[in-house]
Amino acid sequence: MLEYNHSKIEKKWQDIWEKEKTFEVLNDFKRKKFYALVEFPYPSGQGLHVGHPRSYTALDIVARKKRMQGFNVLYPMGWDAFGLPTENFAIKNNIHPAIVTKNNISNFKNQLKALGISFDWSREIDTTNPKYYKWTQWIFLQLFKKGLAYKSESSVNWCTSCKCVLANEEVVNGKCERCSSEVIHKVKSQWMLKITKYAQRLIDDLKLVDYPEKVKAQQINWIGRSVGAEVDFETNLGDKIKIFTTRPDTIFGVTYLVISPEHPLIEKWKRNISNISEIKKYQEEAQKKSEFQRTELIKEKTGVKIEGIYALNPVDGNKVPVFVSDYVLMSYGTGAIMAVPAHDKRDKEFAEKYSLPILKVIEEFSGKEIICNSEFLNGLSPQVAKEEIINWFKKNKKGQEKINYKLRDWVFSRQRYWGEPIPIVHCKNCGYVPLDESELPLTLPEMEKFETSSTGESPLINAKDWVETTCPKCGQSAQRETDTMPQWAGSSWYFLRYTDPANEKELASREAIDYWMPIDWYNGGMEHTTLHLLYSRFWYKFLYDIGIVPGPEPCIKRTSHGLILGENGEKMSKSKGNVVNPDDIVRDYGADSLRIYEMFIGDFEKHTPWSTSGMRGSRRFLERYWGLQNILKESDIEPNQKLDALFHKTIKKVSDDIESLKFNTAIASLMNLINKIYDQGFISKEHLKVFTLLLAPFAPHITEELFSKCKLGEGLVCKQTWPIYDLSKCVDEELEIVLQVNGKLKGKVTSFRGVNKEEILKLAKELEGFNKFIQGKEIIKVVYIQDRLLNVVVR
RNA sequence: GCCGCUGUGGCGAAAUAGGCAGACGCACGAGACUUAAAAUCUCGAGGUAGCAAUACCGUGCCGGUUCAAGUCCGGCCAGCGGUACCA
Repeated sequence: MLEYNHSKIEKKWQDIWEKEKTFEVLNDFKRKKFYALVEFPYPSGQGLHVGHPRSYTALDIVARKKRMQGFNVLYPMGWDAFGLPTENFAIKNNIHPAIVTKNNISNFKNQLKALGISFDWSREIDTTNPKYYKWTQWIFLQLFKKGLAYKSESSVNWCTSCKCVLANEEVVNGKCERCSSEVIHKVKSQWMLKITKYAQRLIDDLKLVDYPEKVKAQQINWIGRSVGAEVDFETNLGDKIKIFTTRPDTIFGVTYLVISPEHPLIEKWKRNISNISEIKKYQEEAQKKSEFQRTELIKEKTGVKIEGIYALNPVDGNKVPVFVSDYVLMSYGTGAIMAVPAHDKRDKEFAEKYSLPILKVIEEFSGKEIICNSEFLNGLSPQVAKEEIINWFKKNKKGQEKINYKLRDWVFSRQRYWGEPIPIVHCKNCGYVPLDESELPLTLPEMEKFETSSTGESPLINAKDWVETTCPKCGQSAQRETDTMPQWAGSSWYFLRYTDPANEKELASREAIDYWMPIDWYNGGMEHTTLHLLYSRFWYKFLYDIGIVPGPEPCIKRTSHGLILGENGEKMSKSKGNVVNPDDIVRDYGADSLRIYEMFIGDFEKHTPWSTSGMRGSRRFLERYWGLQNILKESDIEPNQKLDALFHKTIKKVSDDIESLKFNTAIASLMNLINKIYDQGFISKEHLKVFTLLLAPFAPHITEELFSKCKLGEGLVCKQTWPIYDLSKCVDEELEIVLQVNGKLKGKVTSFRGVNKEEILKLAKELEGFNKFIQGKEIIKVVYIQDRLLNVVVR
């Protein structure tokens, strides 16, 4: 027998699959379909990380198994190639980003091919290809036409290192999600997408999909729905202060109001405020605080009382003072709150610092909370009081019920070169004018320098010939929008393009979309939960609303793989020197061993450290599989009933486990089976075929080789039919029954299926080792679980 | 603070639906083969006590339900992740 030469074998079969177009999908819309998807990578200069194959192999196993089960499987791959690292590399090395992208893609693609993942490369997409981003721009135009894309000047997050704005979702702990640099606030005019219009639906429709609880919870948390009321407080100047509260039932406990430093009423009132200079000073200080300072520092409450202004509590007419404080944010609710220091931690802190009265309006009464000091609400539970007071507001026209969301509109422009141009023209007469769809794609201008200016302008502003254009509406001279789209744009709809990647008339044909969508199984990282996953759900709902896609959700089932950490248990990073390069592993152990290892390493969804000796163990398993050809019995032999039953059990186990993400136990059951085969000392051709088919999705190359070498069947393994188990053969006739006394294990007895309680009890009593525990004792109860366990309860 | 997840050998982890805790693998130990080593094969192994049969203890902690609890219920603790002056 030849030695197991993984390099030779793997190259051989990869070439055959490529030559024979084994994994190319046909648009046969009559067959049952299965759409398996993994998040397409950003083709970075570093190349593939060992974490990538974990996700890709998992769904490759699913895809390969589904094909063997007769499904028409779409398992595509592409490149999310716009983005900052490429642009920064291009600037530093003075190469065009398109060239950097091309090189990186070519490297990634070779690495992926060496892993033997069954992607249909004929459907490869690249978000930086104008033929692709034409449709990203097209979707933007549809959003614009429906009023969901708009330009607005507001305070936005600004990364001081990337020199560009960030979406709310891209700020992590006050720092840039990508480069961890400081994020500050800047007032800038930006393109925004009205994701807030979809807030409720993004929550509600989570009921329709099979996502991990963790993902659903994070999205719901991020959207941050809260139910309360908006209430108007009259002031001595006649203007009303509109506040938002989730606890309108505590309104009798209000002792002051707080408005945010950016609140527009301050400007309106400036002549009537006696301490206006002090207020102005406070406003300036608040403005200077960075995102980091606002979130990271231990904050002592600060604020200034607005002198000359007071408000009236709508329920009792009491005068209440008004403060300015930066613990109230302009960007949430109405930018003003009613303070109830007795029942709110933050209000209490503030009240204590400024010696403001604290009035209790909830007391405990026999373990339950009831309202007190609140006139007509007294004695009610907070729940009921809430309803009562809202009715009162409505009747007296003082306020109403209100639902607020923490989710904010998506800041959609970036001051960078390497992104999709926004297809909008600025015209002095007509305002923001969209390009005609026939003008798409609006391609990036060729440029030599891509540096961002320190003033925060996009590099595109220097492409004078490109910027200067005419207004599509009035024909007068006008300028193009110079900001580009964020990296999240291209990935918000890419899964639709895979269904029909070469279509030049539509983003994909309706027929292809209807057939392939929604995605049956989508695996990706947890870090995209409130970014890509939320954005793409939003876009998909929009496309549903304008009749492009057939349903409200892009994917039925979402799973998330855990990270592969360094051997020392820490996250892999160059600086820690614990990075494992997949190329080295493929070279030394083979792609099949790497695939087996990464699937066997532990619970798919959990983080787990890399282990080189574990890697060797996986290789050892494949060598044992390879060695089965040494004990192959060509002629028909007596089937061992026990081993045959184990084969059927293993088929069931592997089939079920692949569906439920338990690749580790699927492999464990195959290891167990191979151990039992070696115990028997030989394997029949039929059994070797079944074993090969079961192992094939996990280790596709070695199984093809053995299949052809041992002539186990015609054609390729990946084109065979998935083995079917016979449930009646999964059972052993002979079985072990556990014997317990008072619930403790005291022995075992071998018997036959279907034996009854009395027979087992008789057998048990004949066993000296068991009988001594019940002899001379009173038997209170005998519990018997058919074919499993006997428990004798004695006193 | 709030939300979510996770706590099981030296390590990665298994355990349908309450029914033998630790499958499978790694590392380890002993043996076989070898001049020797590596590789491979065989055997062993949760802890404590014991030569041993065996006994007792054991799934983060405390309590409960049950003939029987890693699994169910109540109360905690720890770690990880998300989120946060969000009113």
